[in-house]
Amino acid sequence: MKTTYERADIVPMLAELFREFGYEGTSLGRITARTRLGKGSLYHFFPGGKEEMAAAVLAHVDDWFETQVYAPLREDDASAAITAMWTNVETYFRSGRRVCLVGAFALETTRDRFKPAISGYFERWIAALASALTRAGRSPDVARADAEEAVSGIQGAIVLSRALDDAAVFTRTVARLKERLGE
Amino acid sequence: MKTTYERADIVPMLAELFREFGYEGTSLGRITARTRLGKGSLYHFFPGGKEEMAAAVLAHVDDWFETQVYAPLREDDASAAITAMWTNVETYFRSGRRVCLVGAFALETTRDRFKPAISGYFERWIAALASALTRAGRSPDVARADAEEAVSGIQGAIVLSRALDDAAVFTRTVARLKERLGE
DNA sequence: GTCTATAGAGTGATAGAC
DNA sequence: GTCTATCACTCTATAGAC
Repeated sequence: MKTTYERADIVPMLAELFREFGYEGTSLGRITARTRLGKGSLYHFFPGGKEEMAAAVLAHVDDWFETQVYAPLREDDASAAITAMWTNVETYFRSGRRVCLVGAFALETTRDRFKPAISGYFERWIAALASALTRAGRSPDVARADAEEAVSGIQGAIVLSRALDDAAVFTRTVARLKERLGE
Repeated sequence: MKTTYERADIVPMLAELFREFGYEGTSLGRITARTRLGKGSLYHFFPGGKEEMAAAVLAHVDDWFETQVYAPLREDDASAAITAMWTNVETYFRSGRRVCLVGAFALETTRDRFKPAISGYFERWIAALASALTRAGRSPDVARADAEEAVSGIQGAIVLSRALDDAAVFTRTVARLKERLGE
């Protein structure tokens, strides 16, 4: 069994916490309870405290999407990358049962604190998807509009399926968006 | 100048606070500062404390949508009511600069506390819009799917326009949704 | 006197920083 | 673990309308 940790081991646990409770709702008490790490260890890894933890989590999420979604959309075969994106979205957000951390932060006051990370995540998603759609034959303008619609639609599907506590809403909405992009 | 207040005077101020800071982020300290009311007054009007304040705010929001949006959608001329809905949505959410309180609560942990109010708000919105779309000539199934898409799309537009800090994203998305419903 | 609205000191618990 | 600040909340006291 592992006895020492590094930042990389802690960040995924922090990510799940911030997703569940938001920035304000994630207390150090909850963090120590979930990670079973003392406050000393936490401040050793994140001298900037809670804000640095959230920043690390945002960077971690961004990195995952960058490698798993954005880079393929920009570089790989367009239609294969788009198909892979929809598969990733369905599993990553667990059919809407898992909140989008970046979207949730965007609705909180903490948006202002993390503005570049939040806007960058969505801007690069839209740009990467628009790139794939352009390569698939759309005009740049149409590609950009369709990409924005898809990314926006995913966020709406998460909110609504959580509000209605119904994963089918997410799956149905994503299927509709996917079909519209793939026509 | 008015020196005494009643619940109805306070609820709109509370609504703006919960919208800005979420449930967890809205502290009594912030409430007393913003409302300029002592804790005594607050607990006089809301003996159940913060939870009762949030419940009152949700009821107030629900009431506004019920009279301004849902009832017309169910009872008035279908296409006029749909047009009015889009106008209301654009102004109420201030082109995406104002968060949807119910959507924000749906993403927080507090969703579980207010589940009936949150799901009811969206369920009745979708049902009312589906009713208008059915009267406008769609089949019930198509009307329901289109209504769900519109309501979900509005939530996504709010998240994305806040994330990108760009009201144009909201206006553009809503225009697209509107066009799709009105075809 | 009674009722309603007010203020705010004071409670234990817990927050985040270190 | 220790620190101070702040949390949600309780309680006592009081002002003014009737």
